[in-house]
Order: sequence, then structure tokens, then C-alpha cells
Amino acid sequence: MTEKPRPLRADAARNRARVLQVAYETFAEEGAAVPIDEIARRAGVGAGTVYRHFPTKESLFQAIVADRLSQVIERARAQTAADPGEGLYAFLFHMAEQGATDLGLTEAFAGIGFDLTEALPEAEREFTGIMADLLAQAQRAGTVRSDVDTDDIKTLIVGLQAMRRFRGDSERMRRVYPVIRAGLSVPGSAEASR
Amino acid sequence: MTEKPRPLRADAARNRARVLQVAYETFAEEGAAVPIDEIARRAGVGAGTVYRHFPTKESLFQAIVADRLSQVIERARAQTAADPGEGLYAFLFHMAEQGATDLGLTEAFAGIGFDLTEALPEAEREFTGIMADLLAQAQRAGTVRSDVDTDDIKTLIVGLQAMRRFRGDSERMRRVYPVIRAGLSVPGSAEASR
Amino acid sequence: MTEKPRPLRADAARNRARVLQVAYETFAEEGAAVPIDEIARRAGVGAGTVYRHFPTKESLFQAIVADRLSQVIERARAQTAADPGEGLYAFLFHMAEQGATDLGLTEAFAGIGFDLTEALPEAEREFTGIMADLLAQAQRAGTVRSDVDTDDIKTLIVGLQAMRRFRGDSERMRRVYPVIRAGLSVPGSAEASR
Amino acid sequence: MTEKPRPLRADAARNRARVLQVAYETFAEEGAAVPIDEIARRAGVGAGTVYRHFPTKESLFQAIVADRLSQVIERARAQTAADPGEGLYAFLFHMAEQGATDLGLTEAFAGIGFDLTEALPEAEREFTGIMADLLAQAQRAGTVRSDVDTDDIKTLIVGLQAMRRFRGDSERMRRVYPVIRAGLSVPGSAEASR
DNA sequence: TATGAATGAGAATTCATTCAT
DNA sequence: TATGAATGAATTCTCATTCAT
Repeated sequence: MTEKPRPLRADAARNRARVLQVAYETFAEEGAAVPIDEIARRAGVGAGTVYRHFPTKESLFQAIVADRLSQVIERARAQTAADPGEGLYAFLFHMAEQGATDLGLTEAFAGIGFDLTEALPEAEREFTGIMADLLAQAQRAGTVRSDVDTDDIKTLIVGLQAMRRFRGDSERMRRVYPVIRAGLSVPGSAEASR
Repeated sequence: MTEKPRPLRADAARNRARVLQVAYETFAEEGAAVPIDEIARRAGVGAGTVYRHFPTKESLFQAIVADRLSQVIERARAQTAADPGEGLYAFLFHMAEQGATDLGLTEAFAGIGFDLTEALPEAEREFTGIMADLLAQAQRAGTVRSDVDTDDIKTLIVGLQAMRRFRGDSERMRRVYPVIRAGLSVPGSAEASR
Repeated sequence: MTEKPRPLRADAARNRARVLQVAYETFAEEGAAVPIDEIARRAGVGAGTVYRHFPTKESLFQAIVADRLSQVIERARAQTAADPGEGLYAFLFHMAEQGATDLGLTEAFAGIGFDLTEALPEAEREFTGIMADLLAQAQRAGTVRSDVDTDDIKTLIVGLQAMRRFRGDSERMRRVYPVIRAGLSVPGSAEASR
Repeated sequence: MTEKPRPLRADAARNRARVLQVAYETFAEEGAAVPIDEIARRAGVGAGTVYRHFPTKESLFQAIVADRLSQVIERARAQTAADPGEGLYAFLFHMAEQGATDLGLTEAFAGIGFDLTEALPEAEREFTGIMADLLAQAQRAGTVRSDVDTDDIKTLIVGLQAMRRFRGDSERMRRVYPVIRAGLSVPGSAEASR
């Protein structure tokens, strides 16, 4: 309910979606330094069209992050239902895997050139809330030690995404996840001894 | 065949060192987007002088990384001697703290816009060797589980630096280090139960 | 062969008038650099509609000037009737006051980016004729010296509008008008001695 | 004494002067909308060179105006010495003639897109002071009526420049100057009766 | 050899105008 | 016919790199 929901014309909506998708892929591939012209070219539209939908480069970034973030949140919400003990781990490692392709999201989380709390406060709050839920759940289930908090989890997400981006290879990351899991487990539990 | 190390005239050498230091500080402060002119200005030399010593911006970056890397290696070597069980942890968390200020080194490790192995193969090899030593030492001392290898440690360094950069605050990181330490410890050991 | 004056549909005519009015006000407020989109927005129509009525930005300008000019001419015609001695002065200072708000008209008169004689020859001729009448009338009445001609009056209008635009304040201009009036008066007349 | 008078290198100084001169001529010819690229092209330098000397388009304008203004002031100072009764008139009509070629100066005086008092306060003060001197002198000499002040003179300059610009032809302006002179003269004086 | 001026290829953004819906 | 989306050329300004002094 942030703005007047004037429904876009069908063709304009298609273009907008097209640009968003292409921009997402292009930023992921080439980093944030790609010229808008390049994105326009790849999307098969004029530069002006990109600017009609996203009045600054910054706002295009923001739209991409908002889009990805809402997908991630949806995913997390789904995770909550299933296995209470595993939900947090599943989400954590899912987020880590995003680091492989989703440079924009990664940088947004890491606060690089982008202040999530300021740019998308609503989404940020929602995201934080869900992580808090997942964490509390896991702590009640006894799979996560009680002395870590939501901020620690956020920190770990940033770290895991950086690692995943560094290790292009998903195989290699499977060696690291158990270390993190063991570190988060309740000391002395069977989990911690795996 | 890297280059004949023709000894620089004293003033030239001083200029080179000056530029290197200023560039390091400036990149750390302002990010890699700082114009060369700005670095020249801060170093009190002309832009041409920067280019005489470092033919491209890229090569200036590389020189900075090489410089920092050699300092880090020296530090690691010192670490080796002391407490065999603690050496790796000390080094790991020291590297993490570098993430706070040393963006260039961080990105070089993470392979962002920079291929360490290709650009500075010698230094990279040396660095890897030392980490292998520290790891082996710790594993012999029983403070690190035996199923992690040198690449895993490198991966963790990248992650830790990202976390440290994210958490401007060193205090907050002290909550995360124990998690990593617990994760790396031998399951069932007293260490892991802390 | 100017154009078949095919009568517009009522709504189209309303739109045309609306755009003309809004464009006049907007140019007056913001200057000629306002985008057509802005005018369309303020008029509550699409940009395409503006272009349907005025095929170029230039032609919109021209229409505004034509519109204003016809109002000014009407005013001048009314002036002619009244006091023969005062008619020219009244018109002159009225035109000057237009300079405060009517940038388009001012620039059209001054020939800035606009050739009135070429763009609107009919209106220009009519305007000149009326000024000639007013001047002749005043000269016959003995309130204006006989050695000034219509072109001099036009020149003075351009100057007076520039001054009025410069002096946002109407009060200040009331100090200047007497100077112009004294300058135009018959030397030695009581008028000139005021 | 506004800034460190670091002497420019001979070639740089030549380029700077070149750009200034070309920009002056080009703005006079084409108006303020000319692209900087065009000025660079005409001056035979790269766009970057223009920007090295004048960091914004605005600052280039300002430099031109400052340059012209100082010439005008010098001229006015010279005028002061000669014939006290004629000095003001000579200066007034000289300023008017500037309107023919010096669009930038004209617009600066008229306050169009440029606030002289804010941009070049020193020069503005000096200019005003000299006009005040010329006016006082003329009033003492009895050639100008006592009820006009410096602001009125400034207003007339703006108007006269607009007229001169409108009348490309200097001949035509010679018909207008006497009107202004008569208007400014002391009523009843021989001067006013000419 | 050091300096800093010059170059010129972009980059982000705007806007008159055209055209599909 | 009205709409407003798309186009793309143009504009201001930046900066890595080269080169005359």
C-alpha cells in the first residue's frame, strides 16, 4: 500500500519484468558496474525504457533486491512449517547457496553499497522476524545452542554467502556446512559430535 | 623472468613506497573507485609518477595486495612457532580482523576481480604452505578435527572476513568466533563442549 | 493554404484550449525548458494528445504567442478609442507590465528564438498597424515628439519588458516610466518638464 | 586574493585563455545552450580540457562574465576622469552597445540564470560603486535629473541592452539614445529640449 | 625523472517525438 | 481519438592513461 497501484499496460508490464530479469542476471554475471545501456541492449529495449520503469540505476538495484528478498522470505516461511529442528539449518544453507548466483542479494545483505534497512525497511523487518522464528524454533527443539541470537545468524549468512561465492563449486561447500552446523549445535549433544 | 630488479634511485624508491602506502589507505577508506589523481594528490606526487611505478591501476592494486600478503605471511610464520594448538585459531581470527580495514586483501582472497594464483603465484603458494603447516600442527595437537583441509580453512577465512566487514563492530565478532572454533574442534573434545 | 480549419470535436477543442492555457502558465513559471510531458501531466492529458494538437514543441510556443498577441491587440484597439494623448503611453506601460509574467510574448517581441514576422505575419502586421495608429494619434495630440517612429516604439517595448522582468517589483518600475515618458515628450512642453 | 595564485604552465594558460575566448564567442552566437563538447571542438581541445579549467558549465559562464565585467569596469573608470557631465551617458550607451555581442554579460546583468551578486559579489560591488560615482558626477554637473538613483540606471542598462540586442543595427539605436538622454535630463534644461 | 595538462572513451540521465494499444 | 510507453540521440561530467614541458 505504498503507492497508487495503477495497473501497467500489458506490454509495459512485460517490458518491466523483462528488464528486471535481465538486470538481475547481468548484475549477477558482471557486477554492479554494468552500464544501464548494456542492460537495455540485452533486454532488447532502449535505454529510455529502462529509465521509465526505474528512474535511477539505484532504483533498479533496489527493485531487484526487493524481488529476490520476497522470494527468499516466502521460502523461509515454507521452511518454518516442516521440521522445527532442521528449519534454521535448511534456511541457512539455502541462503548460502544463493550467494553463488545472487550477487545483488548478497551485497544487499552485507550492506555493500546498499542499506537494506533504509531502502526496504518493511522487507528487512519481515526477514528478520522470520529468522527470529526459525532460530527460536530450533533452540526449543534443542538443535541450536541458546547463546546465539538473530544478529549472529545474519552474520553467518553474510559469511556463508561470501564463502559460497568464493567456492564456485557446491561440492566444496558441503565440507563447510557441517563445520558451521557443529559450531551452532548444543555442546555435548549428539549433533555436535557428528 | 618477472623483471630485472634494477635498483631504484633513492628518491624514486621513496616515492614508490609513499604511493603504495597512500594508495592502500585510500582504497581502504574510499573503495576501489578512487581516481588515481586523488591518490597522486594525497601522496604529493603527479599522476605521471604513479604511472611510472605502476603502469596501470590494476597493477597498483596488485602491488598493494602483494605487500599486504607478505606482511600476513610473516605474521603467520611467527604464529607457527608459539602454541601449536592455538596457532591456527590465532591466525584465523587475525585474518578475520584484517577484513575490517583491508578491503583489498579481502577481495584478493575472495578472488573478486583478482586472481591471486595467477597474479602472485609465489606468494599464494607460500601462504598456502604456511596454512597447511598451521593446520597440520593443530591437528597433531588435537585442537582441530582431522577431516578439514587447507582449502576449507581458506574458505573460512573468506567467510570470516566478509562477516567482519559486515560487522563493523569487533565486539559482535567475538560472539561468532567461538562458533567457528567449536565447529572446527574435534567432536567430543572438551574444546567442542565449551 | 494554411490549413483547412476543420472544426474540432467539442472535446478535442476543449483539450486544445486546456493544453494551451496550461502550457502558457507552465512556460511562464518554469521557462521554456519544461518537458512536454510535464505540460501533458498538468493538463491531465497524454503526451500524444499534446502532439496531436501541436505537432512540435515549437508550434506550441507559436500558438501561445499567437494567443497572447491577439489579446494584446484587442487591448490596444480598445486603448485607441479613449484619450488620444494618453493611449500610446497606456499601451506602452501595459506592454511593459506583460514582461513580468509573459516571458513567451516578451521573447517573441524581442525576436529571441522566434521570428514573429515569419511565424505570424498577419498578427505582426496588425500589431504594427495599431501601434502606428496610437503613435500618430499621440503625435497629433502633441503628447509625443514627432521624430520617433513605430520602430522606435517597438524597440522601447522590448527594452521596457526586459526592465520589468529584471525588476520583479512593479513599484520600482514606476520610477522608470516617467523617464521614458519625459524622453518621448515634445521638448519644451509642459509634459517634458514634469 | 581569493585563491592560491599557482601560476599555470604556459601551455595550460594558453589553452585556458583559448577556451575562454571561444566560449565567449560561442555563447554570444548560439546562446547558453551550446554543448561544452561544441566549445571544446571549436577550441581544438578535448572536452576534458575544458572541464579541467572550468569544472562545471556554470563555472565557465561565471569566468566569462567575470572577464567581461572587469573590462567594463576598467572602461567605466576611464570614463570617470573625462567630462563629468557626459561620463554617465557615455558609459550607458557603451554598455548598451555591449548588448549587441555580449549575450552572457547582458544576461548576467539582467539576472537571467545567474545571480551576479552571489556569484561575483566583489565585482558587482565595484561596478555599482562606479555607476554611483558617474551618476553623482553627472547630477552635480547638472546633466542628469536629481530624482534618479543607481538602481534606476541599472534598470536602464538592462533595458538598453535588450533593445540593442533586438536592433542588430547600431544605426537604429542612435534614434533611441536621445530619447533616453532627454528622459534623464533635468526638466526645463536646454539639454532636455534638444 | 617528475609533473600535471590533455585526451577521449564512456556513463548516467533527459526529453522531443513516434507509435502500439 | 487518446494514452502513455518506447525510442535513441544528445548532454554533462569523470577518469584511466598518455605525453609535452
